[in-house]
Amino acid sequence: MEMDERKLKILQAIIDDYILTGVPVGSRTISKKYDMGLSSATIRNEMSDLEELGYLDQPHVSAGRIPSAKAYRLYVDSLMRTGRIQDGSLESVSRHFTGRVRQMEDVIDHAASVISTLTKYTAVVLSPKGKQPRMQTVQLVPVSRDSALVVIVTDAGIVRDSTIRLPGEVDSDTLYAISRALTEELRGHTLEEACAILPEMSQRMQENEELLRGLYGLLNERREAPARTHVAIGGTSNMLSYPEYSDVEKARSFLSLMETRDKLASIIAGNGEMAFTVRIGPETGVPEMADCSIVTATYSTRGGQQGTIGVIGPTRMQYSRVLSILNSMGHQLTDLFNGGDERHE
Amino acid sequence: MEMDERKLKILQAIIDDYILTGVPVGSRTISKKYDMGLSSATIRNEMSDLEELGYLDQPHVSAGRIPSAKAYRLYVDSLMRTGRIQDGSLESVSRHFTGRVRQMEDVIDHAASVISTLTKYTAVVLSPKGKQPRMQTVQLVPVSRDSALVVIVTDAGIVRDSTIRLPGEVDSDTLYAISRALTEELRGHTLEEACAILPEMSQRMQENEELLRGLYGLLNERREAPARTHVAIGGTSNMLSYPEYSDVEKARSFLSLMETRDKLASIIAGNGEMAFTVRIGPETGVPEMADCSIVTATYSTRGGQQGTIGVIGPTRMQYSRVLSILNSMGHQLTDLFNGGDERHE
DNA sequence: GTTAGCACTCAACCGGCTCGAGTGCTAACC
DNA sequence: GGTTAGCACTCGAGCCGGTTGAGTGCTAAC
Repeated sequence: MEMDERKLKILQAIIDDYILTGVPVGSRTISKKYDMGLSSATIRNEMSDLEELGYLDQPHVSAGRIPSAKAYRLYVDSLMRTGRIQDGSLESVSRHFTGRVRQMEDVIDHAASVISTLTKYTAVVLSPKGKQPRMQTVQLVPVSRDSALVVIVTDAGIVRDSTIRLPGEVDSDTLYAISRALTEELRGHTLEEACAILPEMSQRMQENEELLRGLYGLLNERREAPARTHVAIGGTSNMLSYPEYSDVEKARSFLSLMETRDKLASIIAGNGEMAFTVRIGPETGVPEMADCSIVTATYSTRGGQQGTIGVIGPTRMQYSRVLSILNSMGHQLTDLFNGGDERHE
Repeated sequence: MEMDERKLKILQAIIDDYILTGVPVGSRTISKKYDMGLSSATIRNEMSDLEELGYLDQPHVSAGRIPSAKAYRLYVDSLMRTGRIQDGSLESVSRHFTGRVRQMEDVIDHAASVISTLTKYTAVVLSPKGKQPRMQTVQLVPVSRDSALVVIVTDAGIVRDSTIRLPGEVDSDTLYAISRALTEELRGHTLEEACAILPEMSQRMQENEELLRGLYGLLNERREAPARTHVAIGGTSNMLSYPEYSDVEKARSFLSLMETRDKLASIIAGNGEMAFTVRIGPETGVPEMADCSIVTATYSTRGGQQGTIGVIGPTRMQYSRVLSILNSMGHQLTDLFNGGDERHE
């Protein structure tokens, strides 16, 4: 037995209906609601075939059928009608930030919130990550009598700053002089390389040796703890509206997964190759998400870094809608992060 | 009829038991578990009195009694035995950050996570907020050919930065010169005052007028959008473990409240006067939290700013435990933010 | 004032019942 | 041969009624 045109059509109807209602769908529903000019009996025969082929599951004998992960896979890969989403709220993301000081975190948080509102699922947005950024400017700014802020601007436009203790009092002009020297030496180098250059430099500049050693310590620490990706989450409560999560224990384990951002980030991040990924149920590789699907898209920033946008929902997700929303949001974020000359940390 | 010693003792036992189990407690339980040398019948009479006094509620005739908000209030105000908490995990907060670069957000996030783990409730930590910070240093750092990062260090040790566009190419030395002038003029002034000074300054410094105008725009924007308080949340999923939230709809509305950080922040913040506050059920003033209690404590930073730590749990919360945990955490955060010379944004 | 005893209440649980949606199979139909 | 009508069968959901047990309130005795 193999798939034919009609089986596909029926399968599609079943999936559409199940995505809409979340209730196992029966033969009569299909034959009536989606007029295919076939009686329920015929549909039944076809459904039985589809089950044998592994596209449908039956919770119990006297209930309707529900699509299997295999069915969703087929649906996403070939059956799905993808339409363009027309929704003003999406465009508003860029408008929301135009002409404002944009802190990367704010943008990401807002994006997650918008996506979750639009999709009614849970949205996760990861801050960009990618190839080692190269330093462009290093500057020391006096903070208090004996400490200074180290500001590092990289080619990706990303700014990292933190404070170091000064070995005694150092005046602002001296700090500036050191900054110039540092910028000259380190420009174009990665953090990695800078850690190699600094010790040699501190030998040369005897009088500031201690300060440079402090700086070295700082960079070294940074190198080991790679730029923590910011994880924005929106709409976790949305999941509780779906009957799939009417079981409190299930909901709890889902939520608690959402709280461990590191783990969540690694799940969402996946492989950075694909523009879009759709992982259905078991494909997620996460036991807690056995009946969730994860759809991701990417966006990119000036420095060639890539960020990820993800939507987590029940397997009976409105894939086409989610995909087009993610697509649109991906473009918007990319535009936003490439367009302005504002700082994006 | 009025309260006497014995009634108090019984009430305390009831509250203790209900906090522990979450199940309405009956007269027999009290007479057996907490040996008071009284029979269940006597307890019953007393309980009936306590109900009349408004300290106990009865879900239905044949169930036990549960403490009313009034009872919890009495409990918190006078009955509660507060003990010191001995838990290594609490001390570990400071250890966790000692010798590390501490970004204020990281500290707060971690604190929320620790508190929620220890208490098994939901923890919310707000970043410090308080009197207008005064500027200490203003410095421009070149970012790209035509943009610069503005770094402002305030007396609270807080650093704020964002980018402005430069009117044409400006070399690093010029930027430094302007920075010195800015620092000189603006040191000791608030953002508010700076906005008044800048226009006059830009008239004086003809050649950099445009740059200063850009800076003015930035500060003005900052002034209007006051420093967004960072809101760290931990352990939202904990709430689902309590039978109070076995109703999914209730859980959903709670979670969705947790997602609107602004609203949450304003609920938690409350009045900044008190070192501790305990709001029980209706006292929270939030309909969604009619059967939650909120306990808050404060911590403070160098600049005299105050932050808030809050725990949200069911009304039958382990108040004494929560209070001592919050107390301890408050001290730790205060120490952390006053002790080091690292930057705290 | 305290307690034992007893009647009463009521949620929770259990088992049986019906209802209805849905299936699978078979026989008739085109 | 594919399609359809018909029918027996299955099984979850919902309802009903009985039982159980925790707990109360009241009263009478201590």
